[in-house]
Amino acid sequence: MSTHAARVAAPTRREQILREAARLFAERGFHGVGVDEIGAAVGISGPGLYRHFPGKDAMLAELLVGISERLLEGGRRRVAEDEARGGGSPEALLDALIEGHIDFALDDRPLITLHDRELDRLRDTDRKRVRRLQREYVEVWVGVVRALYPSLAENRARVTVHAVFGLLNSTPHLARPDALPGRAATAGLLHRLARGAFAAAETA
Amino acid sequence: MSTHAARVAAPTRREQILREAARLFAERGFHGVGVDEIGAAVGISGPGLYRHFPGKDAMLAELLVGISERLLEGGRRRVAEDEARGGGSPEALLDALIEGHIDFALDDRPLITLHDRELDRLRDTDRKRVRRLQREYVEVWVGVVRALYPSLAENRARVTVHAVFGLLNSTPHLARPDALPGRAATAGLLHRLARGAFAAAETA
DNA sequence: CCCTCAGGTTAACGAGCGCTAACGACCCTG
DNA sequence: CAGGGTCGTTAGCGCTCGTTAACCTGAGGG
Repeated sequence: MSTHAARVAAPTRREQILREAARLFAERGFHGVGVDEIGAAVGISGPGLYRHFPGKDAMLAELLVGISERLLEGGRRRVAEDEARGGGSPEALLDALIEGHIDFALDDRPLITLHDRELDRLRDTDRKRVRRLQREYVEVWVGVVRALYPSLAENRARVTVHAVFGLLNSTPHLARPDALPGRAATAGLLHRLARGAFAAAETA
Repeated sequence: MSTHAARVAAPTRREQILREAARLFAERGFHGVGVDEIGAAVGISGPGLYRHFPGKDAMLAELLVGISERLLEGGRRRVAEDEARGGGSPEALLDALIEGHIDFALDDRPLITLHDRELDRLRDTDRKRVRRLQREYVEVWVGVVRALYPSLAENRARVTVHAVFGLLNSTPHLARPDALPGRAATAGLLHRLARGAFAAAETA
């Protein structure tokens, strides 16, 4: 019942648990991983996890809410930065959004995988919260895309943004991640693919 | 033990079960659906399913192997048809591949969802088989793409094909499928997006 | 008319798993 | 050097869920 919990210094154990849980959930699915496995992955075993989380669901919830918030926050930050620069370069802004999303997809593969795979394992309240965050993130993109391509209708822009997310999030699904041509090259390729898709969306 | 099983007339019950199981698995995940629910969805209840399938795993396996085989077969058929026509139009061939895949993504959403979401719930032998079919399907696309864009290196072509699959398979993940601008328009839009991505991949 | 067999039914078992209970060791502070 | 808070441990409960067992029914066929 101790209020004012989260002090300052990062509870290393919590983060360690979250990281391992994300990896395991992404590999074998939320229901396919037992709490004993998660515990074993961080050196403690079984119910010791309950000193840090109220339950298994809470770990997944924190992961999904966290990634959704970080994605949305990053998108909004880039839009704000563009506006601070005068806001006249939708091209550069779209590039910044793409780059940020690619960083996420390449550096936090497990989270990206969980993000659109295990969403409905959440309790209603958490699921709605994550969905709302995701929707707002999409709307940030839709706004930027329509600023760059004003002739693109809104619902088509939304479908396009969804499709580009699918494109950018495709690398975690790759069977052998080592078959990629290097991080920078992969990022550059994905970036060009995304821009190509957006450009093709305009030519109605 | 009755050999020469699958006669001619479709075993309606089996197909009915498979269809409902696909829908439920896609909605709530393989582990999130109980056999009682599947049975209830087809009017029988619980263990009556075991008159048609040796187990729950077998349903998923049949679904995933089936879709993988149909995708690969469709791709190979289109390549063969192109070769029969003289084989000089990689553009038209790529368009045919894209169109076939879009048909799948739009008409068999549950299967497409399962296809890259519940793969690792299969037993080793089934999973390897599905993975091999998926790999061969990718290679069909890679061959066509490289025929159209010879300057595109093989590993980059493979990443691009994967990314385009992610793009084309994005619609089932859409929260509200009714927000789509109509089937034909959606198919056309996705087609253009895919072509735009491929075109962007070439300009190394 | 019986026999078979496909296709159901309900009851129940057994394993897995999330979670709680009860307890212990360490560290810090007064 | 007590005493409490943190962070573990192991034992075990209770429930879910896939699967099996045993039984039933109705439709052909000889």
